[in-house]
Amino acid sequence: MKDRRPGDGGGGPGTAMDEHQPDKRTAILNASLILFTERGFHGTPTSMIAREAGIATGTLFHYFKTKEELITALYLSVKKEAGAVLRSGAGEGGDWEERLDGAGRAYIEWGLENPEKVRFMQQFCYSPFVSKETHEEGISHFLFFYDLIAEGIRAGRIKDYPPVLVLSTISQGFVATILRASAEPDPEKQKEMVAMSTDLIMHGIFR
Amino acid sequence: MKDRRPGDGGGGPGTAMDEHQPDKRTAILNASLILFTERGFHGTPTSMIAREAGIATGTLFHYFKTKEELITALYLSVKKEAGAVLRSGAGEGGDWEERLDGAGRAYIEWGLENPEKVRFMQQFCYSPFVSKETHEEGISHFLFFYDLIAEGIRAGRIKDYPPVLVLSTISQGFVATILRASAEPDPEKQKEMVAMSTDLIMHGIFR
Amino acid sequence: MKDRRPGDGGGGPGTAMDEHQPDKRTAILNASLILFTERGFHGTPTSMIAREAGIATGTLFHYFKTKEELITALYLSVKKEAGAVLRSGAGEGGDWEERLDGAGRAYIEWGLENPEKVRFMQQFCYSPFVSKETHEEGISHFLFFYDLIAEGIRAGRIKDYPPVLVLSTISQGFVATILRASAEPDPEKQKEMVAMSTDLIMHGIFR
Amino acid sequence: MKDRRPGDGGGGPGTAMDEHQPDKRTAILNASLILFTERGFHGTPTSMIAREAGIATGTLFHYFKTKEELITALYLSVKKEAGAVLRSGAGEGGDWEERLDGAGRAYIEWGLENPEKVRFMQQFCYSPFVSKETHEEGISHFLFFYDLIAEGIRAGRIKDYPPVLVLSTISQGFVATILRASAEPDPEKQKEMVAMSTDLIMHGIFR
DNA sequence: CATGAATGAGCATTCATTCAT
DNA sequence: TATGAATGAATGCTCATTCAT
Repeated sequence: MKDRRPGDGGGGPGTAMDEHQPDKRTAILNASLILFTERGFHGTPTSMIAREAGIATGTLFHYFKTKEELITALYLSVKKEAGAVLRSGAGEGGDWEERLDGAGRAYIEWGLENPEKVRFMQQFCYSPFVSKETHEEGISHFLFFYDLIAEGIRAGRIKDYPPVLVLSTISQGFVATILRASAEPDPEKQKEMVAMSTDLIMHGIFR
Repeated sequence: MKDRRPGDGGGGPGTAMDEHQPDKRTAILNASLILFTERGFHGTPTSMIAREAGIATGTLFHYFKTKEELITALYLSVKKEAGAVLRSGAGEGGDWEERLDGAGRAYIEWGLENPEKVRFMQQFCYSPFVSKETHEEGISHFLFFYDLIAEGIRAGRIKDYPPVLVLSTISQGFVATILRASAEPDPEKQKEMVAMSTDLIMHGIFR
Repeated sequence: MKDRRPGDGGGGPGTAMDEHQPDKRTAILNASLILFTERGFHGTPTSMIAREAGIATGTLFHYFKTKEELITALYLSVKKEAGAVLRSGAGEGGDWEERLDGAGRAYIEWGLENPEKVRFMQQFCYSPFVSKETHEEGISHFLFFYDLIAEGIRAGRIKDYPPVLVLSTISQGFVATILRASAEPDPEKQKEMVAMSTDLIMHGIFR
Repeated sequence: MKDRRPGDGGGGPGTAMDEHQPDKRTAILNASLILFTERGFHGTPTSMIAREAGIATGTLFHYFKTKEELITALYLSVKKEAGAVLRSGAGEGGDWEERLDGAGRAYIEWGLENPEKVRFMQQFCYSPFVSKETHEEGISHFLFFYDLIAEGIRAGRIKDYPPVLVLSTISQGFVATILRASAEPDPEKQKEMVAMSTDLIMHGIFR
């Protein structure tokens, strides 16, 4: 990936310049994320993305050669972030059960803070605007979670079904949970909803 | 609703040819269903829908005043069909557990035969191309299933969580199952996948 | 002229049937008159004319082979009517001055009762939708008035300018008068306006 | 920039001809003026305007958001120009009679040089494609002439009729004169026609 | 790098006209 | 005759993309 970040001249992520528009590339991705989920890919003109990102129409094409390239980059960046959240939530040590739990919690927490990202993944994971290869590259960030489940199966705690199946069941459940819960304004009720949903999902996979 | 069905004169010119395209309205809906899921709403020109449906561009607009009206009608028709499947699968008599099971089986069976319809619902249930009111009208066809779950909860067999939550968890699970399984060509393996997934989903909701 | 009048079976203009829709041909012409002046020729769909005339879309084309033929027929019918009014207003005998005066009065009276017709002539007399030949045929109904003016010139009462010029000046003036006066709701004031305008036109603005 | 100037079949690329199309906005207005009068508003495709103006279809919509906005702008620009001609023809000093005369002459001269503009005003002054507010804004450029007439009335030289009425009679007469005279190829005869018509209008047809 | 005017293919929708009933 | 569904060319307008500045 061409990670050109103009104006990010080595001053670390805390430079003063960053406040309003860390850099244009990110501004474009942020604007796209929201607009694509709200209006669909074809429903969002590049000119609208540019306006929202605070740049000129032509500038967008300095960062992404085509609109398709933009969605690909966006998809990968979101998937990568989601994978990173999962991994960091799992932590380093500990047994698989703790790590699975940590990963799940971290994922949901992140999802509640970034519902647009979850919705984006959900909306575009079956979409034709994202190529097969991009999908696969996106999934690669989740392989680690796959291994965790396999370990649970080996340990005899998770049902002995194909790990992909288990993983996709969990993941779909989490996504649904996040989307439902993020619509709930009351934080208390939200917590409750998450707890109940998690129970419904996870209880299913354990023997 | 004005159920104008031109050329469907009640067995008059009932050639064999007629079977495939009972009337143009249906042909348009069928073509749209596939094209919308494959290419998105804005990604599908009305001209393409018309061509696929075997009619002239202008004709489409005799049946649906706008493209938006078309997607609304399509959404409702699919949701209605899905609801009807669920209800007929549940049957008339029997206890709630049998009915729940019947409904679930029927739904999955229908879904495997009509994966485009399931994918369509999945893709457009959060989409902005379908208005709030349309969503609600669509959901109305599923209220019956909601009642079944409530009964299970009262009977003490299903966890005492808000029925909406349980319902949406099950439904999301079913959708995921259908989409995954319909990609499996071997019917034996497909059956197996469905059985396993159903277990993962349903085991979660029972105490 | 093809004066086909279906349903006008010789009962004269007073048949009971006539009340609502004397005959379809007339209904079409009436509807067109208003719609064309209100929305222009290209701005008025034939379907709209048909609806307004209370007939089916296809029916219109039984009476007028094309939309162009319709406007031609309409133009001629209005011009003919206007010419007839002028002629009958002039009466049979009397000197040219009385006849000129009578014609003018009749014309304005008719114009105030049928402002759409006047506006229609005004709007389409320079328009490309009406062919040269049609224009000329339309003008032919006014030749009589032309002769009246020539007589006045010969009599030494009207300035010795080319009669066409005099005629067109008067006629433009009348049209403007009618259009302005027909916007005046108060009949008294309307009469006054007409009197003043007529004076300005016929006599000149200087004392 | 691709300086394509179709129809620039004169000298090389650096000729004095360039002056004719200072900018695209003006080119669009010029093309519209002619096409609208020749073919009507709805009868003129935007694509045709663009072609005639030597620009791409899309470009037109950079300058005028919609076709309606284009006609509004055109109407106002023509009315403004006509008003300016009148005012400059009246000059600064002199009595009202001289000024009235000067204005009339200037107006007719301008009209004979720009008959399309006169025809355009004539054609669209009653048209529904120009909104009420636009009409009023257009008229505002003529208020000055209104005052001149009022002065003439006060001076006891012009008949004591409502100035609006007098103004509209004169103005309609001038328009008719211009349109008739501009069809006359022989400049001598043209002058004569104008003189005669002006006399008819300003003084009246009776001796 | 950044800009935004210019481009022209593409799209939703309209509408004159036809024709089977 | 009368009907109105069907047709498909035409139209207003959009939008991804380019490029001179």
